Amino acid sequence: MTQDPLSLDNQLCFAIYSASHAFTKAYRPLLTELGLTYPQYLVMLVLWEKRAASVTEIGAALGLDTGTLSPLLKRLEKTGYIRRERSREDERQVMIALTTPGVTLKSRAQEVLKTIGQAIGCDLEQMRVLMDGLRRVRRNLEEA
Amino acid sequence: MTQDPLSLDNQLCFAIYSASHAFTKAYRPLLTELGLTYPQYLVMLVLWEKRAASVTEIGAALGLDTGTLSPLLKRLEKTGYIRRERSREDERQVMIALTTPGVTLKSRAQEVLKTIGQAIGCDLEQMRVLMDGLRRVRRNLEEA
DNA sequence: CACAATTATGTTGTGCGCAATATTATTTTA
DNA sequence: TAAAATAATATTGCGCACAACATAATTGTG
Repeated sequence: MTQDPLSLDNQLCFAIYSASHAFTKAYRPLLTELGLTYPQYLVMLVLWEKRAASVTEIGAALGLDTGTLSPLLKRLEKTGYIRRERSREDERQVMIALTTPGVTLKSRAQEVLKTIGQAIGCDLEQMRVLMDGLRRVRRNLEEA
Repeated sequence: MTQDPLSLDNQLCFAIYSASHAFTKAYRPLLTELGLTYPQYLVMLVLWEKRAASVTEIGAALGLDTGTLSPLLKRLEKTGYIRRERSREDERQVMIALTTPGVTLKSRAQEVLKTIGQAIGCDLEQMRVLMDGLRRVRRNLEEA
């Protein structure tokens, strides 16, 4: 490759940046079918695990703030997959819960995942190595 | 971990998505110092290698389309790091060239890279494995 | 050479993503 | 308990990111 440390080819950040874009592009047509964008799909992943969560909990799980989540959740509500209602115990919190269509959607998402899994074309061991490395990089960057 | 294949923890896409965000967050304060955003920094990386390039060439290098680049390049021009001028030979093309401040900026970017390199905290072999894996995933997703 | 196809860039509209700020509810503390 | 501090969510503004469409220049073809 190139010897210049600033060369695009030598940047881990760009390898990650472009792989991330490649993922959202691969997901887009499949998720459009379900009426979801990629970040909305991530929110649904959280809710399929937890069934219900506050805005802050979703934000903590995904690393997103309210400036991103607040309008996104309103769009998800309009689509009909979630309900937003203020908690009775703590009126500051807005609890996000799946609707019946939101719960039902999970099985179709499993099909999407299967399609993407084939497209990635990695064996499980390679994926494990990749994910471990990415998590370490992320943790180090967040601590620094 | 969890057994559910749809669990957030099991998603390679999310590991990449969140690592990508971690990178831009780590870069942000350093790049703000230089008057750049992270995508603008990527454009500068291309130009520091090529000295000058058409909008299409930059887009091909970074995987970005004109809807993203056109306004971004105008902002970079306003900052003073690049010049935009229509090519004489082919009036359709807009050639992007570094200004003197744009060229000079490279040495400060090398300092930023050094800081980030320390924050990542990976040895060269780990980085190589990661980048190879990411490029393979990207290529497979783009081909599918 | 005329005219259709292609190429390069720009514009518009929608949806993130985040900093900064605002608002309201709860908790702490004087 | 009143006031200060904190916590949860919302809003605004700016900058990507991309699909869809528009415009102008060049190339290819009859």
